[in-house]
Amino acid sequence: MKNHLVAKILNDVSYALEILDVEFKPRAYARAARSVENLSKPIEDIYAEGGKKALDNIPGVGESIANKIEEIIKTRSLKYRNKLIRKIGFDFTELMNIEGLGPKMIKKLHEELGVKSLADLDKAAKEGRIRSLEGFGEKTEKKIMDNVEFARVKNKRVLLSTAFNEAQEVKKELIPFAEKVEVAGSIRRMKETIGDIDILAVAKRGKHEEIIKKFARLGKVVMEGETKIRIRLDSGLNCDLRIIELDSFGSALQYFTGSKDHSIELRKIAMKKGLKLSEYGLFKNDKKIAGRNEEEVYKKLGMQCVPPELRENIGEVELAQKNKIPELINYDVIKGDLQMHTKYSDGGNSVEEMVLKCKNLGYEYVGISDHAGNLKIANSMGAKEVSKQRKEIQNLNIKGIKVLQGAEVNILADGSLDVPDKLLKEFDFVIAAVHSKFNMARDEMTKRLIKAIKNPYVIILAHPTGRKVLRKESYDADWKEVFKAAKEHGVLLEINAHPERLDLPDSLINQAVKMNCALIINTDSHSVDNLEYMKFGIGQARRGGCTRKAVANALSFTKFLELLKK
DNA sequence: GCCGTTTTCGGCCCGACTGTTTTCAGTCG
Ligand SMILES: Nc1nc2c(ncn2[C@H]2C[C@H](O)[C@@H](COP(=O)(O)OP(=O)(O)OP(=O)(O)O)O2)c(=O)[nH]1
Ligand SMILES: [Mg+2]
Ligand SMILES: [Mg+2]
Ligand SMILES: [Zn+2]
Repeated sequence: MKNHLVAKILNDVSYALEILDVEFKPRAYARAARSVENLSKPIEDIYAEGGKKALDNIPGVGESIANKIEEIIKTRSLKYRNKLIRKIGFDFTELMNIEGLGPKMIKKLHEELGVKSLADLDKAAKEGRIRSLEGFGEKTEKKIMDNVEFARVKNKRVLLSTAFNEAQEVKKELIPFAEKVEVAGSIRRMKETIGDIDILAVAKRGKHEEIIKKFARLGKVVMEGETKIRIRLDSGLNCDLRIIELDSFGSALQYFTGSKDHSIELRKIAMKKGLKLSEYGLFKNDKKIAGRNEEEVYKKLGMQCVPPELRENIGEVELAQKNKIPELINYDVIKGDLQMHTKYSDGGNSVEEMVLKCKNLGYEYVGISDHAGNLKIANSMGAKEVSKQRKEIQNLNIKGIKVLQGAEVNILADGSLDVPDKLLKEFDFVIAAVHSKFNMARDEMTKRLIKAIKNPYVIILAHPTGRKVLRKESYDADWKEVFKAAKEHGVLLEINAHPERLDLPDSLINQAVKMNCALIINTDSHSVDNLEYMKFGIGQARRGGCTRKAVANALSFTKFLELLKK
């Protein structure tokens, strides 16, 4: 996937143009770079399928940038970028990563001190030469030294679950001092990876200073002002706290939830209506006309309130203006979890423990789906264990929840399953998934998946793309064809809710939703704790525009059983 | 360079924090 490379190069261009004091173009390139970075579909696929016109459809990408993206896809580099770097006289791109060091400072450091690299910068700072520059001082010099060190060990983005759970911890600490406190930013949008934690709070009367003090003790203070404070947590994750008054809470939540480009879009709409939108509220001639809650802000802008998971400025604003935002699946409508592993294969808990936890989560039914077949790494079950597990399930004495016995079966390279039909027919449902031989030509992989879909025992195609968040890219396949086959043969496409998978990813969920495919959200749990991952899967479903009726495990048990008959 | 229910030309989000500024530019959210 070349998205990151394309975004990086466009961002280099933006920075270069800013160093060269060009107006507005830097913004255009930065905007396009963000758009590309946020695509979850590989940009080379978009280009292969729709050519330059498809690139032009990416928000913030026009004719000129589309041409440049084409060049990057074909050659992995961009002549225009290199030309700009030659014009500036040195490759500044490694200096871009230093926090607090922007294009203007980089330019000045180069012109006055000949700084061309991180090493030069470090040396200049240590020799005390930076403080002598006009506009720079001792503190700037110290900050540069600190951040050069930090840039080397720079914390990257983390999994949604990691940040989500840490954010809950921080939130809990703040509750005693807060009238209101809400996790915002990319976590509220349920993005699959997170850069930092953003928290918005209204302090209880007279507790403004206390809440800031409390927050400061939760980590190392990086920056502190009247209304904003940032700490670095022990985990290395940054956490921003913004304090606001109650009557601005809604507009502030809108601002702090973002995304940046979604907010800019809203602010432009406000401008066109002769209004002004900021975190403090929506204003008409300095008079506040909305701000206490988000719904009000969107309403006064003449649109539906957009669910946080859709706020990426990829068309949702227009939908909201036309009153066409879909009724997204809610977080509380899931009635069963159909992929989980127990000690029978590679899970850590017993069947009983898993079922009990599912009952506590309020589910009506649950499917145990240990690995079956020859897959050695996952300690797969053979026929004997399958029958033993079946009896154990039958003898479970847990009231109020129905338990199905399923199996997760490996799809072999030729698309056949790793378990003979004789055994497959013993299960209440069969999950098929690829766990080996990922490197396959697109056509072959498509055929392989479709053959598995056509197997009459298969009910669910699990983690369909095989990607691992931050670790492994999806294998290549013609997803449109795969989805078409799934629909035709009554196979449910899984939204794997495990935070390391989130597979299908949001953009493919959207594609499946548009094709009217049936989906199912499963946690793929390997322990009772993992069963809590369901919310992350629902979050991705919502990001993909998924409604309740498209999701099989939002159905009652009777309705769900009908699906299994197919 | 992008973009269009007032525009195909003429705009481009708005505000907090920092440092060294005596009035603001740079950087970031
Ligand atoms: N209006 C406006 N809002 C911004 C801007 N930059 C950031 N924000 C808002 C929207 C963001 O969601 C929110 C938090 O900023 P972050 O840098 O933490 O971004 P976000 O959480 O979206 O993504 P992340 O996963 O942290 O990289 O602040 C900006 O330039 N203008
Ligand atoms: Mg953030
Ligand atoms: Mg932030
Ligand atoms: Zn699996």
